[in-house]
Amino acid sequence: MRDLYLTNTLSRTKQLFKPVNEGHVGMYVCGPTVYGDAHLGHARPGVTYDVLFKLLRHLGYKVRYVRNITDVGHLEHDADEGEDKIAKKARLEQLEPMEVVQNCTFRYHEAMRKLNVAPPSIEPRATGHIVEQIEAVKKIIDAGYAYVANGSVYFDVEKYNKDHHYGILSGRTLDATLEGTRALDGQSDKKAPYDFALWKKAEPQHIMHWPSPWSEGFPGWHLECSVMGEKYLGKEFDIHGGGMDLMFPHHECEIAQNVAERGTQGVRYWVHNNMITINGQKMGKSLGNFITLSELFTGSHPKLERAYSPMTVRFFILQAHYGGTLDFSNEALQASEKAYKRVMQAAKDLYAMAGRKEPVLAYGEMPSGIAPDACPDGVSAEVKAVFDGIYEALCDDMNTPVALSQVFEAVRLINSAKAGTLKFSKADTDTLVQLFDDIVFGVLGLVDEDAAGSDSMKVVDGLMQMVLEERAKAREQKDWALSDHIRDSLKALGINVKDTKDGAEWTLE
RNA sequence: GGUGCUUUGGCCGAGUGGUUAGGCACAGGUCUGCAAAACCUGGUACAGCGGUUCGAUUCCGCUAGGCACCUCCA
Repeated sequence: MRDLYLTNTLSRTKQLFKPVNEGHVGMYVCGPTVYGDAHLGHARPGVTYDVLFKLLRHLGYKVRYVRNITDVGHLEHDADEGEDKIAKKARLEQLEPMEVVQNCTFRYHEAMRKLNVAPPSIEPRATGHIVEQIEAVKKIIDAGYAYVANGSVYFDVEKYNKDHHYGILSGRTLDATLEGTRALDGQSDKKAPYDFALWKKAEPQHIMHWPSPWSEGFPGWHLECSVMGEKYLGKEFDIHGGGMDLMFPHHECEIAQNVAERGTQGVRYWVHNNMITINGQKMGKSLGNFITLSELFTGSHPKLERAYSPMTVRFFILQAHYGGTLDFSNEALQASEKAYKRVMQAAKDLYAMAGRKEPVLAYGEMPSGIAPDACPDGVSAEVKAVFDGIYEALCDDMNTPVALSQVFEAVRLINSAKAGTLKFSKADTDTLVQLFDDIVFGVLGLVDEDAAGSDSMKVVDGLMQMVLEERAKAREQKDWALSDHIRDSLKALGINVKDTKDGAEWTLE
């Protein structure tokens, strides 16, 4: 099995990945809080951890991937005065909170599906784990790291910090945390401003609440991830992912809860994806500068010059390393779109050379190939360089941009072979096909949006054959007027015709 | 204010102590009825100022700009 290196936020360095249980990986990723439409920002972790999930499987691990849905406990502002995001949305729209949750979850899934982000193994919801959360709170109280105040339960950060290091993940000290914490408004039940809620007593007007030993109330936001991670992946699991903005306080609190409740930090490797920016600024719901995924796919947003397809968006995300910010612009998206189409065209040509059809994977279906430890024998130096380069890049902290640069090298080779300036051996073709199967369509999760898989596309395909045959006849008779008329008419419909030495080809714009 | 990150050619975006990232855009050439595509060729980018070094875009320091987290956010 190939070695995989990941940047662990705990150490801020790239580390060799070694799972707790050989051959198995447990991965937990913070999913969305379902109170609004999924936006471009959500696509980043979606795609990033989808690639990690697929890469781990391709390397030969059996992976259990848990990505939660937060449907309660996530407050606006801070824990004392804020309103639950979902409850607020429900109040504003006069809906049952679960209607908001259902609707937003459905739309989130739809967006992820379009991006070919595979569903996780388990997608637990906070409201489905109230019992477990209450048990966890009891254990933390028993361990002496939480206190009850006026029906609510708070985590005693100062006490915890005496025995452990609160700030181990985000790299801060409690003093530094204190300095940055807002002054109390005098209303709080908390002993210290940095204490966070494990259980909150519900105000009378609060519409989401459950019985507990302390009050009729609801769980604190940070608790769900600790509890669901432990329930489905065990006391100690391999990878925890999420957005950089969740590192503090959310993930820091998770670690503290884990230590207090089960005596272990619980997570071996913390992986954080960076933010998507717009004009250099973070794209976020609270900043109101976000573009939803459905707006992106339909082009209905003032910042969008036009629509961008899901695969364009996926490609755009893959062209940057997950650890860096990625700036949105129409120009960048358009560059990604052209680059993506170029790869897909080369793929078509490659599979044609191999006498095969492109793989059309059903949604969520994984490539079955397991990464070989070495490049197959008998291939040319160029193909070997591409093969090795791609695996090296992906195993080096999921360096998708470098992997893609190698894919473009493959594209160049394929085009050269098609143009006749380069000869592929059978081993070359087979190895490239394997790379496209396993990596381009597999791990990187690209899908050919123009693939002739559907019935209607088959009809179009047949029609186009007919039209192009007629045009070929016209060209034989040097009837350029008719030939160009057909091409121009098709162009107006969004169909590009190219004349190659092997006859005409067509692509959808 | 605290902490951390960042500044790469027209744009996006990798990476490295001395050798081509890649994509998009652009220019020239080949091919083609034309077009498109493809192929070939082209641009000495690494914020500024110092330091370390035989040699720095890459290490160190300072200056300037930008960003993130410290309150909810993927």
